[in-house]
Amino acid sequence: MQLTMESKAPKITDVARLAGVSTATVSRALSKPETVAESTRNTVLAAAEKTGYRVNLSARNLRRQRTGAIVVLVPNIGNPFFSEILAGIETALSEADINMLVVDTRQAHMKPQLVLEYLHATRADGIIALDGSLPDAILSVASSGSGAPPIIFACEWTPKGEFSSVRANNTRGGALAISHLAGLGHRTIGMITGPDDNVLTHDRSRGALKALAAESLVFNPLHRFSGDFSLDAGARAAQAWLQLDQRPSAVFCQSDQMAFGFISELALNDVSVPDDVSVVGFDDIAIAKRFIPALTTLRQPRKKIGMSAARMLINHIQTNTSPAVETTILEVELIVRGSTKAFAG
Amino acid sequence: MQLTMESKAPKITDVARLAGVSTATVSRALSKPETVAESTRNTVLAAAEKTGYRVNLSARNLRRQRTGAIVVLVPNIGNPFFSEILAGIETALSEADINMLVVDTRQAHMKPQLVLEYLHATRADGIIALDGSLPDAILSVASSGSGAPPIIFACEWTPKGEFSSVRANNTRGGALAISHLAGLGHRTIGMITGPDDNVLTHDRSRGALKALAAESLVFNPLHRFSGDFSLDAGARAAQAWLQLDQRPSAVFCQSDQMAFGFISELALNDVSVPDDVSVVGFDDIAIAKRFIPALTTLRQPRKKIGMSAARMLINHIQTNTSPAVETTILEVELIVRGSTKAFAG
DNA sequence: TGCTGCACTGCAATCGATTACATAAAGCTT
DNA sequence: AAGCTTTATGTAATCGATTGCAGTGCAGCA
Repeated sequence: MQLTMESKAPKITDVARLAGVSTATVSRALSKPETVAESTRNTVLAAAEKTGYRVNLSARNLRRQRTGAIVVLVPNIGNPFFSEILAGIETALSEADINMLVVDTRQAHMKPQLVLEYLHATRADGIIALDGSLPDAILSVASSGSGAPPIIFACEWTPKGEFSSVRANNTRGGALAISHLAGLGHRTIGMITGPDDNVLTHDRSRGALKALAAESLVFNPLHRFSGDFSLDAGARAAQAWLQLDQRPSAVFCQSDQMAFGFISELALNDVSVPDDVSVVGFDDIAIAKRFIPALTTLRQPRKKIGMSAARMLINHIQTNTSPAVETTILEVELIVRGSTKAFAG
Repeated sequence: MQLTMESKAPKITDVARLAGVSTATVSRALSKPETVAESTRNTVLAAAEKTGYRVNLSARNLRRQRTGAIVVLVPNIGNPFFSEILAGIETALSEADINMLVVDTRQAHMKPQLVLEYLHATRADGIIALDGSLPDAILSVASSGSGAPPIIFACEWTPKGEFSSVRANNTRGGALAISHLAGLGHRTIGMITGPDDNVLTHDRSRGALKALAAESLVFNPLHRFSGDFSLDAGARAAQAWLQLDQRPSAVFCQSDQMAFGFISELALNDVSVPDDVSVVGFDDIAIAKRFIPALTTLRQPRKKIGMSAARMLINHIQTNTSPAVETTILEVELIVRGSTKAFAG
């Protein structure tokens, strides 16, 4: 005569009892169905259904020595640029029944300790880093191999140490931006870059400079504005641009956000894009096609980058292969919109 | 004479052996330091340090009957609107040493099964839902109380069932938008809403209508465009607006994204904001102040919403209180920028 | 001195599922 | 029909940390 007020979550023994088999059989029926006779399997499945059984993940993970989760290190969750990459990662992970832990590394540079926690295998089965500038302390642990889970870089990467990565063809993107502008007749082209020590900055700039050379154009160092991919950086660059005696007739912004900041600040000073200056962005975030003017930019396959990185990681985890370093480079696409037009000088 | 190629991760017994104490003491020294004599504690800490010990979370969670993680149900991770809320949640969680699992509920409406998985206590210690329109199947499980972890709604909420929530004062926001426009002399004000069955739509509209009444203005149902908070919905509303014989001189868009879509589509048709029509948004996402024109909008304290929801949930979890329903409403702020100006009719 | 209480530590059960190994039954081979 | 596989299931050890309970030793007190 027992009132079951708060019936506890059913466990495997409950299912086993109801089905009249051992817990081993239940476990097998659920995770390796083909190893169990069909009739038994059906009995077990029915019992599991009836009790509402759900496997206890802590127990499973403890036994299997896995965590069932990977962590994604994001430089700044608040930045919409990353959200679609996260979406891609999540898509791939959910297929493999792996959870995604999201960690913001912004303060990580203050206290690497905090992030180091995640590098231990007890926290996560693997790591996807969207932040190429992790503290050295972290990288050295990650590459030491002793018990640290596999790590894969997406979008950004790090030149220090050998890690797998998935990224866009940034160099080609830089080149495409420049040849588009040059093709429109622009001879004086400026550039707003990311942080000077950033790998994306480096590759995009390299591609841009190569394309300038190919067009026999010279790049004036005064026309290089160094930013940090943010809206405000673009606005600051606009201020600098306004001060110039000789203004470039076109500017390649290494992120859409900087392009928006740039265009917006120019607009406040009655300089019009594209009439007075043409602007190319990079990323093709959602708002780009609705900005005024709509932004010519380089589309990065962000969702695909996320998915590829996740699949690569899942593969590492499941096969438990030693992390053979592989680099996947996905193509970018030039999207021409209203922010660029032929030079009318 | 053993070569330790791949020394396994140290466990509590290793620390105990090195420190010359029992595992119980190690455990206590690490998690309840005050219950252990100082000298012992130092020995243990030194041993832990030396071995590089990290607690195995699966084991701890199994024993403690917790998961150490909460899940956040996001309608669409790809939507930048949510990223700052996530950032707020993450901030609060990391203080409490709890992990954040992010799950996209987009397909959830197709297969509620998938999300139901997360409602079992073995997956997460609690849930924050940013999606007010979860399938009924999910809600009923959540409110059943039997073993389901506590759930808290943030931003959105659901009228079905009693759940705690943290949200902005949407009604007041709607009212502020209208009185701002009315104060500028606009007498014919249109509105682009979210989905018809959405709670945000409902509250913002209610506030707006109340304010219209207070200003003795009548609302023409033809001036109501129903959208879904997206850029494209705004653009579609613009098309509809263009078809009108009697165009409102001002439009209240219930999200910034829709405002951008609206303004952008109007611009393509040579209608200028704010010269031809004033526009107010809602949310104040980052790009709002850099749009052209800069957008007048209602700022939601997104980060604060995230933090509050997380703290509320942490409190539920740690005190293990029965989920007493509490609703926190945070104030919105009208940010006046360039997209609205006095009616010059 | 003998007793009580307190501070500290250890023993061992426990959380729930997985899986190596053992066993049993059935099928196959010659 | 004996022996050998193959298939299906059960037994029990195991993953690593936590914690209720019990024990030890020492201080305080009458």
